[in-house]
Amino acid sequence: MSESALISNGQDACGKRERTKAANRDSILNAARQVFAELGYEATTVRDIIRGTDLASGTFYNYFKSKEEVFDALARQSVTEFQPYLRKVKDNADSIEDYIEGAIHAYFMFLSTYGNKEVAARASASTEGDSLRVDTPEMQAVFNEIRRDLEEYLDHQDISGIDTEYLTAAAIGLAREVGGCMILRDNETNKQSIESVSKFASGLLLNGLKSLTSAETP
Amino acid sequence: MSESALISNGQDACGKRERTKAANRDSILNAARQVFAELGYEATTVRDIIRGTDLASGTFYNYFKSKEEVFDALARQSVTEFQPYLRKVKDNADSIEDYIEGAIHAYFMFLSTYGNKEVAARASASTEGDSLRVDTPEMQAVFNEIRRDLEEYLDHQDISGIDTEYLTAAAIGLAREVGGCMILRDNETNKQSIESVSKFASGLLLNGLKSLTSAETP
Amino acid sequence: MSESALISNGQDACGKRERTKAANRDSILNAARQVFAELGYEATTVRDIIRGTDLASGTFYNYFKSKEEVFDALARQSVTEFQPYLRKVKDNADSIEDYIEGAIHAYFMFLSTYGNKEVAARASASTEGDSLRVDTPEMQAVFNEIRRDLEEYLDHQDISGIDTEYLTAAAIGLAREVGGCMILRDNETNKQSIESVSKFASGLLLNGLKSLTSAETP
Amino acid sequence: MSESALISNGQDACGKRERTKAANRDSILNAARQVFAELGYEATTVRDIIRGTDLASGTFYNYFKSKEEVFDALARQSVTEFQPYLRKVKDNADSIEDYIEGAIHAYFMFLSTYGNKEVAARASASTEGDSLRVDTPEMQAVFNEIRRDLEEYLDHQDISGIDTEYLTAAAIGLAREVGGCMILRDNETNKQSIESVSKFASGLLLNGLKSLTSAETP
DNA sequence: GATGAATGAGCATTCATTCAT
DNA sequence: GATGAATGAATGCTCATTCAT
Repeated sequence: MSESALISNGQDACGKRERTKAANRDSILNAARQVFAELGYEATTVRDIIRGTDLASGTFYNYFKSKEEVFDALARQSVTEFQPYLRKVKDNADSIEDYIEGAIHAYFMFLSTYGNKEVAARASASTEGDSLRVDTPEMQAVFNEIRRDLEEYLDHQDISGIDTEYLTAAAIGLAREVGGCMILRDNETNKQSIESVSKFASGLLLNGLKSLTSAETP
Repeated sequence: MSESALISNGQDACGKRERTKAANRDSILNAARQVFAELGYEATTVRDIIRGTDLASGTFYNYFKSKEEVFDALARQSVTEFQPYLRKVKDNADSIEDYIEGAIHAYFMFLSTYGNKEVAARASASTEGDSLRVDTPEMQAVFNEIRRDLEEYLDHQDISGIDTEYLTAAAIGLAREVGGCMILRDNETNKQSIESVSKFASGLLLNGLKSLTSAETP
Repeated sequence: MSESALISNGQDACGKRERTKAANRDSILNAARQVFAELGYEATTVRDIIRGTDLASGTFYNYFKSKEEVFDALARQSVTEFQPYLRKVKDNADSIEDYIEGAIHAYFMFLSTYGNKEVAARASASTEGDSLRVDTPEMQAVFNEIRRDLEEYLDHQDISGIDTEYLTAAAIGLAREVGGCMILRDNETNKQSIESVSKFASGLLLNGLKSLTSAETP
Repeated sequence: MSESALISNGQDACGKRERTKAANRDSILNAARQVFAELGYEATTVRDIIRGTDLASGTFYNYFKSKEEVFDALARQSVTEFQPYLRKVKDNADSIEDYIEGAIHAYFMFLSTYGNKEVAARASASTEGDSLRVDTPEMQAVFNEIRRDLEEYLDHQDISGIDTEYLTAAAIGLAREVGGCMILRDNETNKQSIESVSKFASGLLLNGLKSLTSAETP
C-alpha cells in the first residue's frame, strides 16, 4: 500500500468523483500487483486483493469483472510503460545486434525496477524447485511485447536461414531465466550488475548468432 | 485415459488385488499428468484428477495424500526415466561443448516424447499469451536434473571468468523456451525437426560461449 | 425456531442491516442451543446448526468461526444472565449454609427456565441410559460459575477439616443430577416443585455438612 | 494393547478357531476401552478402534455392527464384573445406611481400578471446563447398575416421605462428581484416599438423609 | 457509487461400510 | 473368517459474486 502511487493510471480527471474513482482503481491495481507477486496468480483470490485495499468487497466489481481482468490491466500498464523504451531502442538500432542488445538491456532495467526476490522466488514455492521464473503479469506482458517486436524486426531483416521464431524464443528464454537468476541473487540489484548481466546475456546470444549466420552463408 | 498405459509403474505383481492397485495408481497418475498439463499445477484440484479416472473420490487418498504427492510421483517418474540418458551424455562427453550439446539434445528428445500441444499451450491460458512454457511436473523435474548436473559439471571445469550459474540459467532458459516453441509448432514432432532444433539451440549457446571465453582471455 | 426470541442479544440497532444481522446471530444461537441439547456438543455439526436456521451454510461463518465459538457464546450468555442472581445470593448470605441454599435454589430456578426434557434426555441417547445429565453449554457454564464461586466462598471460611474441593464437587454433582431428574419428571416445572426439590437438595447437603463438621470438631 | 488381557471375556472355548475368535473380540474391546477413554465416545471412530488392534478394518464388522455395540459390550462387561460386589454389599447390609455406604465404597473401589486421569480429564477437554466427569462406557454402566439397585432397595424400605428417585439421583451425582475429583487429584489413587473420600461422601449423604427423615417424621 | 452480508457451489478430506479376494 | 481397497455420503470451510441498503 505504501507504493500506492508507484504506477498511476495516468487518467487525469478533475471532478472529485472521478478522482476517487481513479484512486480506487489504482488502489486495487497496486494491491493486486503485490498479491500476485506474493502468492502467484492462481493462488490469489479476489478477496486477497481487496483485503489489500481499504475498499469493500463489492466495490471490486465496480472496477473489474474478475481477477483476470486485473491481471490484464496490470499487464497493459507495464506494456504502456515499457513500450517507449523499446521504441527508442528500435529507433536507435542500426543493426539486429544493436537491437537485441538494446532490448535485453531494457528488459533487465525494467526487471530490476519491478522485480524483487519474492517475485522470483514465488514460482517455485510449491515444487522443490531450483527453477526460478519471473512470472508476474507485468513481466509476462513485457516479454510478449519484446517477442512481438523482435519477431517483427527479424522478419524485416533477412537473416539467411535463421528461423526467427526460434531465435526469438531463444532470446526470450535466455533473458527470462538469467534475469530471474539475477533478481534472486542480488535483491537490491545495482546498476553495475545490470550492466554486467545484460552484457553477458547479449554477448552470448549475439556471438552465437554471428557464428550461426556465418556458418550458414558461405 | 487413452494413454492409460503410457507410463506403467513397472511393478509386476501377481494377485488380482495387486494388479488393480497398480492399475488404479497408474490411472490416477495418468489423469493427473493430463490435468496438470491442461490446467496447470496450481489450478488443478484433486477432484479434477479423480474426475479423470473412473474411481471414487475417496480412492484418491488410498494412493496419495495430496496433489503435491502426485506431482512428486510424476516428477520422480520422469527423472528416473531421463537420468540414464543424461548420464550417458556425461560419460561420453570429452568437453563442456560435448556435454551441453548432448544434454540439450537429450532434453529435446524427452520433450518430443512427453510434451504435447496442451502442455506447451497451457501456461499462457489465463493470459493473452504468446508466451509458452513447458511446465508440467515432468519437465520441471527434468530441468532441475539438467540444471544440477550442468552446474556440477561446470564447477569442475575451469571456464575462465564465466559465471556458471548464469551460464546454466541461460542454457536452461534457452532450451525451455525453444522447446516449447517446437512443441507448439509441430505437434507431431519428427526426428528431423528435433535434430535441427537441437542443433540450433546448442549452436547458439556454444558459439556464444566460445566467443565469450576467448574474448575474456586474450 | 419458535423460541427465536428467547434470548435476544440485547443490541438495539437502528439500520435494517444491523437488525437482520442481530436476528441472524440470534437465529444461529437458538438453533445451536436446540441442536446441542438434542445431539450433544460433540455430535452436532456446523451443518446441523445451520440446518436449524433458514440461512445458507456460508453465512454461519460470518458470525462464528466454529461450533466451539457458538458454544462459548451460549455459555457466556447464560453466565451473564445467571451471575446477577448468584451475586445477590452471595450478598445476602450470612453463613455458608445460607449461601449453599441460595446457590442451589438459584440453579434450580435457572434450570427450570432453560432446561427441557430434550436437554436432560440427550446425554444418554447413545446408551441405554437411565442416566441423565444436564450438559448444554449453558448449564456447563453455570456450573462452572457456581463451582468457582463456591470454592472461593469456602476458602474464605474456615470449615475445619473439610476439603473444600470435594465439598464443592459434592454440591455440584448432587444438584446437577437431582436437577436433571426434576426436569425429566415434570417437563413443565412449576414453582412449587422447584421449591421442594431445591429444599430437598440443600437440606441433604447442609445437614450432611453440619454433622460432618460437628463430628470433626468435638 | 499391553493390558490386552486385563478383562478377558470369560468365554472358555476350546477349538483353535474359537480361541482366535475370542482373542479378536477381546482385542477390539480392549482397544475400544483405551480409545474411548482417550478421545471420548463421540470423537472415536471405528477406524480409531481397529487401528488399536492388529486386525483389518473389515474384521471389525465380524464382531460388532457399530461402535455403539462395542460400547454396549464394554458396559456389559463392567456391569458383569461389578455386580457381584454390589450384591455382596446388598446381602451384608442391615440398613439403608449400610447399603448406601457399601455401594459408594464399592463404586470408588471400582473407579480407582478402572478410572484414570485421562478418563476424568477428557470430558472437559472441549470446554473451558473445570468440570470433570467420568464418562466411559464402564462407568456409565456401573452407575446405572447402582441406580437401579438403589432405587429398588429404597422402594422396599419405607423412608417416610423421601422421594427415592431424587435420593438416588443425589447419591449418584454426588458420588460421580466427587469420584471424578478424586481421580483427577491423585492419579495413582491409594487405598487410604479411597477410604477417606468414600467416608466423606457417604458421611455427607447419610447424615443429610438422617436429618431429613428425622425432620420429616416428628 | 460504496458497502458488506448472504449465498451456495465447490473443495479437501474423513469415515462407516461393503465386498471381491 | 480375514483382508484391505473402493465407495460415496458427509463435514468443515472458502470464495466469487450478488444485491439490498
